[in-house]
Amino acid sequence: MKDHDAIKLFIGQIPRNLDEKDLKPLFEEFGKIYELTVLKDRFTGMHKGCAFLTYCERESALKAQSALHEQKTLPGMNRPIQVKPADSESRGGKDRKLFVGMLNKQQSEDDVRRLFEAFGNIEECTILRGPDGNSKGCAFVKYSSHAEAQAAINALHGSQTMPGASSSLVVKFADTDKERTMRRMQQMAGQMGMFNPMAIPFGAYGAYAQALMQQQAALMASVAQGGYLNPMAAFAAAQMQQMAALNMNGLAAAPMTPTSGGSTPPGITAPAVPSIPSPIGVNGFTGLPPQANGQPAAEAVFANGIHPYPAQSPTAADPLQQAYAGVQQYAAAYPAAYGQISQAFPQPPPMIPQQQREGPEGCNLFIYHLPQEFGDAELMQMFLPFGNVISSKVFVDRATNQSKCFGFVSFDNPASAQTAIQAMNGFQIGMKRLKVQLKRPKDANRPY
DNA sequence: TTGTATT
Repeated sequence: MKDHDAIKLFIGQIPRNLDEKDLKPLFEEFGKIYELTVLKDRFTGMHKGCAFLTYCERESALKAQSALHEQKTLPGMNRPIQVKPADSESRGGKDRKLFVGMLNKQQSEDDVRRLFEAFGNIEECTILRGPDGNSKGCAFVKYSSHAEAQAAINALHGSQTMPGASSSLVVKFADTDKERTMRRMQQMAGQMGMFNPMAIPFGAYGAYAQALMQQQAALMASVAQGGYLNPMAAFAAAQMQQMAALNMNGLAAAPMTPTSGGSTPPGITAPAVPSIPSPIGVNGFTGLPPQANGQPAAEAVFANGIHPYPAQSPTAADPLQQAYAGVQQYAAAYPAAYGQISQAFPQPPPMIPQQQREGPEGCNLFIYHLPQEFGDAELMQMFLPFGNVISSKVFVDRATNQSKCFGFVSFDNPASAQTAIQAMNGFQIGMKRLKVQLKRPKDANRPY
């Protein structure tokens, strides 16, 4: 039915309103199709905008790729169609590609080949080198078959210690890109101590976390001044701001410069308590439980049934103490923001897998000049105070996994989007100012 | 510098 060496193609940039039967004619002209599958979300069945295509003949795939890849743009798309071997094809080598570690940095490709050639046919052998051309002491070796690779592992792993290496030779199957990404994410999560505020100032991402706190604080205070936040949250905001202003030495850092495009920057010196407390929180939650007049949010910790630390007076003279109190309030504010204040114990917010991409017209924001470290989660975090974020997406370079420093946030209503623009457009982070605007609407004059 | 998505 199909060639033994047929190639499965990945098709990208497909309009979401096209299904298999719409696509078939387009691809059939290059040969008989063996299988064509539009990718759909496993739970929602939503069209993912891409597909897999296998022709009966290998030659057809090659023809389709050269004729179509990047060659034409399907209606409604901004970028040209993608037609290339699926990851599964190129990764087919995964089970025969080895990572070799703990080599001597003097060893060349030829040296490594000599070491590995006894176990099979080597298709590829590469020493990993730094920018200066020096060996990193490791290599990739790809055999023709899995069995050969396995034989090499059995014979060589741990078998000897190269001069100058700190431990014995490492020979293992190479990670896939996915495994590498996962590992990196896990490392990051570990370093940041996810949702552990005390870890923030000391982690590798301290500077970023601090910027995030500054934003949150400024936002909350700014919104509170508009009367949309309850006094408790406003107070927490002021605390957070004080805390964010502390650098790691506990010294007061330079004043931050929150700006909200065009409108008055929130000048926050004292707790910004709105004159008319509103029962409506920014996320539509009704805020913390009723509190006695302006008691610090540390009370919320008690309301949550947990009070791991003695309550700190927010007026404590020691700035570190204030920071500490601020942290508690920060921590306390979060369950509230997720509407879980009534729970006896705090629970992680139920993270519903993101599937929704776009909101209605006028609800989608384009954000540029994001910090390099921002991912989807941080982007969402940043815009959560303005409403229901139904989706956040930071664009990432697929080859390097680096953020492209822009992304999208979608709200479920246009008012939230406008509020977010007002507050966040021009917001300074480090040397950059965010650009926050409505996403350019998809080509209005769609052909039909 | 405008939704990149890999069964």
